[in-house]
Amino acid sequence: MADQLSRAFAALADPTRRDLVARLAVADATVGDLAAPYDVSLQAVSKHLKVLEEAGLVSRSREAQRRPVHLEAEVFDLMTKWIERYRRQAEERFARLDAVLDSLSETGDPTAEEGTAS
Amino acid sequence: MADQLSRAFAALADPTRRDLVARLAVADATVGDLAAPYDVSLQAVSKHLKVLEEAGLVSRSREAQRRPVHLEAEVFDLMTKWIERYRRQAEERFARLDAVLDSLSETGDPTAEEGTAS
DNA sequence: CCCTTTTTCAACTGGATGGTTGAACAAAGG
DNA sequence: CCTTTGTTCAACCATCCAGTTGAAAAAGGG
Repeated sequence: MADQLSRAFAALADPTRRDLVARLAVADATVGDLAAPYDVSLQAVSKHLKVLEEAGLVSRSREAQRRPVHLEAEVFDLMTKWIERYRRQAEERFARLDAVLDSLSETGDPTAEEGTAS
Repeated sequence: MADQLSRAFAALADPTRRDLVARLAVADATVGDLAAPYDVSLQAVSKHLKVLEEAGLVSRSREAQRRPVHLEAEVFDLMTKWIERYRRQAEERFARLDAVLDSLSETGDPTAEEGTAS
């Protein structure tokens, strides 16, 4: 799973990680702070943050012993752009309501151009 | 992984499934059509479509022996709304941070000249 | 220097996932 | 009927992933 988009989607597929993102949107926080509300070990949360970091969704700095976690907006943009592109395409096709289904079984024509099928 | 958002993000974490979505945005297609370009088995593609279907991203109808696959826009909306909510929140916070950095005087010490005030 | 706090690393475990092959089911069509 | 076409089911395998516990590293503070 090399590419960033795959890592980002996979990172947000976990409810705990989405919750971490939601809380980081409010304020930066340390690993300990973030782990407190959950009933899993601190190490587990540290792993979740590593996944988010490798996806480029968060970054970490250093401040004494602490490692404050900060949300990075850029990759979120990547994701919405990807999703919106195809959602829009699908909706436009839905709006046209052309006779795509007719062309599927015969003539092998990949691009049906029936305009006024109704 | 019960909830829809988790299933949707997980579904799009796979490059093959994202490619399927991209192609389905152009036109509905059958499993066989969709499987053709890849060098994996048709059963593997069928499994991918099942994942997309259980995430609510596609639906399938019946047409003779074929099962045309159709993209559903609704869950894509759910995803973008989730992402955009926190991205916006994070960006607003970032904008406020800039404002704070402009007026550096803060927290007790009025002669705050620590740091590289370049 | 030890000691404390905060975080990460290492090794292990159970369960999900993506892939395979082979058989079965569903719906025409000879 | 039996065959052909399109799709799914079942069983299996390798790998990945989220969780655990225990030890170690990093950075200050007494």
